[in-house]
Amino acid sequence: MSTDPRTLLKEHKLRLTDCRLDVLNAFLTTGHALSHADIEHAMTEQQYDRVTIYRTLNSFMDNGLLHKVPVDDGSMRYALCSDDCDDHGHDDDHIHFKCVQCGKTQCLEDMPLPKLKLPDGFTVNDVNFLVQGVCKNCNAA
Amino acid sequence: MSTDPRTLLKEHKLRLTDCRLDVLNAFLTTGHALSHADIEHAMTEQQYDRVTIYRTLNSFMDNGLLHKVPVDDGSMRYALCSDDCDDHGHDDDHIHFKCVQCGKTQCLEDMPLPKLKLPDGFTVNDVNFLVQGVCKNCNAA
DNA sequence: CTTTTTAATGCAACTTTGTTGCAAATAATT
DNA sequence: AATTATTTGCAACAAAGTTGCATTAAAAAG
Repeated sequence: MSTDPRTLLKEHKLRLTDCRLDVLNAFLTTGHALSHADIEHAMTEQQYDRVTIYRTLNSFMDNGLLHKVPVDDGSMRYALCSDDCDDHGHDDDHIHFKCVQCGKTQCLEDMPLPKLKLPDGFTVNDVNFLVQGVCKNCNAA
Repeated sequence: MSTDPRTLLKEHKLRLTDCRLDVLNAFLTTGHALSHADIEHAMTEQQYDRVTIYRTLNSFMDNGLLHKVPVDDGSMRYALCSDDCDDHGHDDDHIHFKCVQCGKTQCLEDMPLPKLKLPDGFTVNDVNFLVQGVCKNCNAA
């Protein structure tokens, strides 16, 4: 996967706009998942309307650039997808870890989800494994 | 675990009030996890203030009767705890399944979470495994 | 490189979800 | 029956997210 925002946007059939480039850069530079508020605060180059940022996030999710991470404070985090995601669906089968100390949510990409067997009659579209605790950084401090 | 609301409330050191009894009954009679809005609509006996219901839910969570289930529409579901929960902490290590068709969220109590190994340096407080798809009922229909 | 088309932005307004402070009402205790 | 400790309802607020519409900007076409 490219790490150049312009290329990424083109690959996902999105128009190149200032807002999209800045938001995408925010995700590429910070390693962890971001909330809408995080993104607003990260916009140092230029300020954008709240609504524009929401719409940017939605367009990124529709086109396989981001996925949603529900956390238990009632708000959403958004995280960069890996290669496997496209506009047809997400394949983000990894663990999300939210640190209760620093509040940051990260994707543990290298920890594949354990295989999962549901009762008969259930079909799976999407899985979301959220673990809360203390992250490496905060444990070290 | 008792299934009598009065006993349950007493066991969890909560005062017996109309609202608490009605809310608890709603959980005991419907099998699945409820949102705040679900509960408001389920109050046929008597109406209660939005705030009162929120406070009821919070007191139930503080005292080990309910646990929160974050789902990806940005709102919370609440589900009855099993025996293992008390006012000192929750032990809801089971899968939550949200049906994309009927919208209902249920606890799959009999499906224990797969054992989970995190990278070094991470400590776990709480896990939450949300699976989305189509439930048995909807698949049968 | 200018025009046309198509999509994105900003603004205002609104909805839903959830919280806080305080006075009045109710449950448990004495 | 009176006292004490909690709960409730109300009003107000805050945060998260959506919708409609006019304006602006990006891509496509000429």
